[in-house]
Amino acid sequence: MNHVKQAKRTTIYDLAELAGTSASAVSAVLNGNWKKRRISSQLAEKIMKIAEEQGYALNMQASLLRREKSHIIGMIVPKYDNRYFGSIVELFEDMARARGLFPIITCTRRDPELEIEAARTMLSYQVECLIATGATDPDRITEMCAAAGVRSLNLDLPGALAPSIISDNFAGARELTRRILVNCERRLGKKGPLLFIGGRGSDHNTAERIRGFRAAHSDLGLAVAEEHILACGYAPEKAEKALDDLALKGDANVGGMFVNSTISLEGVMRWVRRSGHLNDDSLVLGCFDWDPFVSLLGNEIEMVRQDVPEMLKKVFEVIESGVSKPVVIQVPPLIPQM
Amino acid sequence: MNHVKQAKRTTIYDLAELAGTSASAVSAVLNGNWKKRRISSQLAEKIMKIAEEQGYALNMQASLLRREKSHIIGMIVPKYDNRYFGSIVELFEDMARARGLFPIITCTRRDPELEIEAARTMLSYQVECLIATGATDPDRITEMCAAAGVRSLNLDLPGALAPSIISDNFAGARELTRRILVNCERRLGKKGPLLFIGGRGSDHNTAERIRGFRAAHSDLGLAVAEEHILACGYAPEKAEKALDDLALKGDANVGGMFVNSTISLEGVMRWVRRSGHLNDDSLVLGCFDWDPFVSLLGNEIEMVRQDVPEMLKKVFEVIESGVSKPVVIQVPPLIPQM
DNA sequence: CAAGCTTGCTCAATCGATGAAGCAAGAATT
DNA sequence: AATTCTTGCTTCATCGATTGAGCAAGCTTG
Repeated sequence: MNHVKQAKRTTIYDLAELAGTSASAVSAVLNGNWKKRRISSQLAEKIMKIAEEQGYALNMQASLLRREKSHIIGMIVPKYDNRYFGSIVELFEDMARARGLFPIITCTRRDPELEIEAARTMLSYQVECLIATGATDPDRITEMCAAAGVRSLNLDLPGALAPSIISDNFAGARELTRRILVNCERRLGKKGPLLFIGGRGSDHNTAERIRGFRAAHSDLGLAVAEEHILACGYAPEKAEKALDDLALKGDANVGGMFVNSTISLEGVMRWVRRSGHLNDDSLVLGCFDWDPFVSLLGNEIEMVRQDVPEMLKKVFEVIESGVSKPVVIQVPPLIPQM
Repeated sequence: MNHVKQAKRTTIYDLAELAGTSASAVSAVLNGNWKKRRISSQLAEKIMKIAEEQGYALNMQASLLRREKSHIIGMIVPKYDNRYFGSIVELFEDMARARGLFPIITCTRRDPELEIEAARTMLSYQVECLIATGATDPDRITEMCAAAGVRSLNLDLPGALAPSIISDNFAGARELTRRILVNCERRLGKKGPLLFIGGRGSDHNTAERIRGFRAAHSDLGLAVAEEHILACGYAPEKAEKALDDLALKGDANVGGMFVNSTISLEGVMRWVRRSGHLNDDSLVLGCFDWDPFVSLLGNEIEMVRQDVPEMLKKVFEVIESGVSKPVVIQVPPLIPQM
């Protein structure tokens, strides 16, 4: 490798000069189709050796400008602060690379403005496909992509204009609620009442989970009080405050809680600690999402773990099949044996 | 926005034709320096209107090919499975964007091969600067970057060839160890013995933390048994197995543990549960790294939280100052009041 | 030995955006 | 009226890699 400080980066023209050949021969050798272009293996080896020596790195911008396909696949993701999105990103990168694609990922912090901005930037980078994960306004992104002739896909939260791969939130929430109720019965001798806490009432997943929460109640002939549905947002502080407010109203007669994300669970646990519920098992918890430490918290918190590998498998299946109709594919979440 | 399915994406030439002007006028208007190029505001407005209507998105590859600077900043990161790296990535993206840079991040799963591969790809994308976070072989990456005339920087783990921003692992570990020993005294009536578990003996951070661990012991006139230093790797299973092996050797007389990451703590906690140490407070724990749920675990686990905002602030200071000498900047971690 | 084929290359146009240089028309100055 | 200045554009080369077309030299074949 050449350790001389160089102002300009090495190009195929530099290599061509060094090898006493043409840039097109160098290009053919370095991008691998030199056999097709009938370059002798002697010249090929010579060029590859020189490229190695010079520490040559392809100028992707020039290459992509000329080529028809970019092989770039984009993903926008709301946050990196939980295992769910963390594993989505990690596995997505892996699967993309395994398919010869270059993944670019950007985090939009649940900010609709930033989502649009990020999508536009991804389009500028000529992504072949954009996956909008947990987007607040997925259809807007789909429209932007469609205008640029780029396919898009929704993950985690569905949209009306592009294929969506989401968890089966209804079934997952119904089963989780059933388990919380069973645990209530077992540990407290009564079925609830339960609180639903966390998430945005306006997002599809939260709405479906609330529907599952209600269905599990009605399966057992139980009623759900409206004031026990607290779609207060995802942030820990919001969950904590919602519980404080509820306690102020004197409505502290709660047997268990359905917590709608690990992030909200942080706030719930903080509130639980403050209000002294710690180890007395007087509060039965369930969480829609998984975190390794939560299972160690000691309150026997039930968790529903979204099936990220399966979801991403579907994502790539949809991409590879070329489907762009707005179907919704629901993936059953993983629920551990009771 | 134009919703007609288009085979080709709109270019400045298309816009120029529609506006009855030249491509360079369109370019000047859209990249904002039309005043400098003396384009009339009438034409500018007309062009911007048409661009909007057509849903035009810049071809970044073409733009970058022509421009001298890419404004792309790259980061490689080992994992997304913990809060430390998650917050690094999230904040890095934010700070990069605030500086008009486009961040591209890729996860290399602590795989040295993948690190090199990722670095090469980033160079192909013409990054102006590459930040190697927690890299197993940072110097190799620095060499590659230097050969391409690209600056690089190490974060979390130091290298010998580029500026490094890392936590003050020695001081953090010394204080954490001191606290674990104090808690041992208070809760068990004896100072240890402590176990050090997790991390790689070969990495700088682990070595420094072991040094801090030893220093805190010697501060109190205590000895550390060699067999109580278990740098068994980061994965939870490895920590779990290391503890099993130790127990098999009959060496279960341990008062507390210094756990060298939240990831290792997962394994430790699993082992603790299995071996029945759960709520009896007979094991005093401390963890070098922070996780919100760990503070809720109930075993009064001490944590050292690395100061990510300060570290990234230093990262950008170094970048902006143009320093490329291999200095090591140590950032004190945050340790909550006792 | 002429005509055709194969091998191993080179030439030159191209991708889309950029910006230095240039040019025409009108305004201002002498 | 002649000259210079200003305004508001356009033209064209360029960035580096790619690829269809082309070409020369050697090899076959009838």
